[in-house]
Amino acid sequence: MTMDSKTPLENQSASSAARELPKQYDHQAAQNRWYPVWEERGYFHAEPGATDAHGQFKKPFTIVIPPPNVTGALHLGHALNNTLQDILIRSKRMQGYNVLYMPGTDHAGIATQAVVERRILQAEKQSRHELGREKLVARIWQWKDEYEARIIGQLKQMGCSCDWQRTRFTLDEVCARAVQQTFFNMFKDGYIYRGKRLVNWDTYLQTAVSDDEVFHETVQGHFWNFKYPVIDPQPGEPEQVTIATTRPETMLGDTAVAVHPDPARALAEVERDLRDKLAVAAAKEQPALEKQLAALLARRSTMLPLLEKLRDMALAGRKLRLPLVDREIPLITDDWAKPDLGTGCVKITPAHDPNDYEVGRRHQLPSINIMNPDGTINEYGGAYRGLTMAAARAKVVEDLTALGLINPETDIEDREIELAHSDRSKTPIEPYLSDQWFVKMGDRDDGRPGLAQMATDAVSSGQVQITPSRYAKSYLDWLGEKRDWCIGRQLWWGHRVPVWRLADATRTDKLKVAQLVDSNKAQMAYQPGMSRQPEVGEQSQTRVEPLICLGPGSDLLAKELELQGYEQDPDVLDTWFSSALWPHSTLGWPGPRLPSAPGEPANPDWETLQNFYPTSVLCTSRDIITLWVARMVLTGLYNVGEIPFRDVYIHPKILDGFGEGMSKSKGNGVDPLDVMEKFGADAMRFSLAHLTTETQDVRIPVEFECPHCQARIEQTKKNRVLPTVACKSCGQEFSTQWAKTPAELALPRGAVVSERFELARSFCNKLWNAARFALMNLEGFVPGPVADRELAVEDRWILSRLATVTQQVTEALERFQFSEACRVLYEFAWDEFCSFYVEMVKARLQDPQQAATAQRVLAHALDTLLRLLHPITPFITEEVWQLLAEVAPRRGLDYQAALAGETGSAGAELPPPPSAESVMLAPWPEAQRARIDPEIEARFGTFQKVLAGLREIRSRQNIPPRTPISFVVRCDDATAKLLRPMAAYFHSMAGATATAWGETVSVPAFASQFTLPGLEVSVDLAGLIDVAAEQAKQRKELDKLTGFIAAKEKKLSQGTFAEKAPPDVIQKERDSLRELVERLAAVKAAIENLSQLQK
RNA sequence: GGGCGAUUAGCUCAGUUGGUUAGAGCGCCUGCCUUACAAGCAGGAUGUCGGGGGUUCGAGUCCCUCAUCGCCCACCA
Repeated sequence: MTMDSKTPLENQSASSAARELPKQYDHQAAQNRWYPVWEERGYFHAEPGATDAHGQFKKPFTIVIPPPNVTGALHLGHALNNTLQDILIRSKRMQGYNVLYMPGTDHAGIATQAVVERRILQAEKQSRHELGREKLVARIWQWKDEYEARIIGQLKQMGCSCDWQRTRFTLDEVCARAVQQTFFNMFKDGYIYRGKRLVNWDTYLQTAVSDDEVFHETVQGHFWNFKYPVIDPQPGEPEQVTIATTRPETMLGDTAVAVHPDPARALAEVERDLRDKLAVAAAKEQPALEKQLAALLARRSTMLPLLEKLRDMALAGRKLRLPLVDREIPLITDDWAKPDLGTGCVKITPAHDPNDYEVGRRHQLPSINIMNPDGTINEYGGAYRGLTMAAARAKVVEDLTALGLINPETDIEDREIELAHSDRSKTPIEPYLSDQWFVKMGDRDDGRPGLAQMATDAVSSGQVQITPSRYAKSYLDWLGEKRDWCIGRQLWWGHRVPVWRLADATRTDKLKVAQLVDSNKAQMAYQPGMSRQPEVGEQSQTRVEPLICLGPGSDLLAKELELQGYEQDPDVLDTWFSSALWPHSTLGWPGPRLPSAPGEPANPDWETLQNFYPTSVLCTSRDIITLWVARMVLTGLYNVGEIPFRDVYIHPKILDGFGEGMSKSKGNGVDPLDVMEKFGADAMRFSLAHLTTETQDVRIPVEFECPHCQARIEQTKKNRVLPTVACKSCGQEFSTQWAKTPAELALPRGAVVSERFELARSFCNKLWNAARFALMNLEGFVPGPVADRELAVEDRWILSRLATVTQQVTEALERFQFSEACRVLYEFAWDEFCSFYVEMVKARLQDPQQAATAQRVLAHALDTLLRLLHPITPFITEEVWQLLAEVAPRRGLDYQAALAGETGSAGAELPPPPSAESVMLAPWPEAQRARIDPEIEARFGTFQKVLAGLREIRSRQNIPPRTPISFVVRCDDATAKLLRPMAAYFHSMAGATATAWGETVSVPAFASQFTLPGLEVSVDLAGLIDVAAEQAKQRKELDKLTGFIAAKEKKLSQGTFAEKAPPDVIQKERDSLRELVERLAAVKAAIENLSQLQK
């Protein structure tokens, strides 16, 4: 059982392995070495129905990746997202679950199409219309292939243990099948309908964009007041009505002017609100409110009679003449017209304003769409046809001026306007009425639950648990509105709407098609189409478009329809429609297996879905709770009949030093590859997890790193958007992501980095060196049981701590407390394992009598630590695990055999026996609660405090590290008995020798002292003492103690503390007061002693 | 306008159910290349816990209020 029992050859290989290890952890080498091994050995792959070594069915644990957009490469936000997922995945894999981490990417319809279109336009001066649908889509597929490869490469660098064989893409054939099936089912069930909707029209991309893809920008605009003539005004009635608008050109589409039905009441309400506010307003807000109130009252006196008159005219059915297009439009009453705003009268343009659209519906007004998809005025704009909206605006104002209906001097006010812009093209949005596809979210007429309700119930019943719980509110609030989901997009990149209709709407040969549908019910569904209000230029009778929806695998039917004059709807689906299916579409819903072409990825089947669905945890960022999470719940329930995941974990967002979210367009984005190259994947993962707390977003101040001299240049809002930056330190220039010109591009690129990752890099290095120490000292390791009586104090202590730490880390991960898990591991590894255990075990490792036990405990502790850390830092733990396996391949294995026949504490329980071929597959440590020993931990705590006191004296007294010192400890016999065995450690760790222990020790004449509860330590400093330094320290101690005692005495004697506080708290205070008083006495004695010395 | 969150050391952040004298890393100061580790070791300095009220024997922690910052949702003829 000594080193000698090993063969010389084994000894040599082990020692040389350890000796070759560099002093610094080489993250690049470890990453390159282990990821391919893991992947080749199939560790990432999951099969349904897998069993463990005992033939037991392994419980599934599934996470689907939130598919990153193929728009671009991953940034640090993704890195955080995927790191947390991989931590959960790896820990569950070690816990014996059948783990599936499902990877893939999202086609991100509009975002990707916009990027590629812009590229092509810039590089080749070709628009999408010149290129054509097929060619553009082919180009986007190329782009997708390129970026998908980049993204997957990044995920692999990060160490994500995804099942790459199952990689999906939201637009691939498996997902397409799920999309088409879902659409078909919803269509058949009446959830999908076609309707009119006012959309945010991007005239540049010529598509509707969702509200989320719109941003508002304040621009300098105007407020135009102009007049519409009244037709046949009665005596006493005004001849003109003045309306106000910020968008004059839309008047071409006006179909009414509205006035409030009861302006007096409306004004009174506004007044009341204002007065209520005034009553509770802070002093400094009062003047502004009073001014508002005065304006309101003034307004009432001048305008109320007019508004009431107009209201009466509206009720009498008076009409107005819309200038320029010469159309009669009604004057109506509607709440929407606020008497306190503008002129109190509002023009109604249902086709170009969301609120007006609602007014139009209430009053059955026609909607006149005056715009072409490209943003020019259409045929309903009369003489303005062909002009852009902007040009039309100028012309309309000019013409109205000519007619005397607007006075440019007095009727135009400057005004700041929040103008909606498309996030994709950066051009202004035009509200635009168009035909769109919708999913009905609300309750159904037939009594079946609505989709929104199903998703609401899943969360409010607790079936789906959202962490942190506060985010359940935004989920429920949003679903509570039950707003129908507009799923159509006028794009080319995406899943095409599987609906066909007659190219010639006047044909009425639906009978024949009805027969076709009838005989193919499984794959065809028919809707007579929506009846709707006629548009201007249409006959007034309801127009009906028959709509035929085809399910998956119905190519022949599609051909048949096309032969009969039907054509497929040109729209594609909102990208979220396919993302919404992600948890079940990727697992093979709807099944069964499709015949796939050779070389195609195999299509998963029912078994996969049944085994891995519902998934376990959905881990994502808060901004897509509604867009994505809610919709996954909804489609999961609708399609599969089961929730898609049990837990939703919402993680923080990554911000830069200014508290702004990171993005490419701001220039503050950090590429995970840069971070990993510099700090390593493990350090990045540990850092991100360490920063992941429950309430706080992750702020990462960003710096450039000069490629010439490695200096860090702080990133400012200014320099982060420059193509080149000059280094402050060496003066040389480097390029950034904005570099465009050849000259700029020729400069070396400055990486964007952050010092935030240094903590974790140091940690990895520390761990690495602790491992080096262990490997060097495990030569001759012989596996075997350890007897309790052979365990040294530090062994018992580290085993006790290890049990607690194991428990804490396991629980923290269970509760998604990533920061807590990291903190516990960091402190344990560094402050306990390295700083104390390793230091203390050194001597025993050199002693042939004690080495075997010391080695076994050391190997066990390191082994357990590696397994606990593996989910967070997979590479370094694998690297060390493998090296450890060379030196101690069977560490722990024999313990089980030893344990089997033992009871009680005769043999130490050093579990478990993880001689797995990879730490990835090693079992997760189980907390050995029986090892938790409060007595040994308390004793150790005292030891640590005495040691710290000795070290402090050495430092304060400027005693060189090599100069030995000696000390005496005054304490009771029990304490002496506990501390005396630690004597050797005071010697090795502080260079201090204890000469006496007990109640009656005599204090050396020249002594530096410190006290602890129940302890007084005196260091003999004969010939060394710096009395002044010592006095200063003791006085400081005196002050501290005096103040503290005074506070405690006050607390105990004054007030009602002694009456009302619980007895145990009072007792604790009394005890601590007594100790403090004792210590104060000792400090006073020490000061007295010192002043004697000075004389 | 509605909702959510934050404000703790120079910087970035911890601080479980209220209970001694509020912590970490970085940075700073002092001394060390001590045979695992200078990406290290030993020691040190640094706080009116955003302001103001309240509840309580006791508040960084609970309540109210104000201020500042950030995010989400809605709206702005």
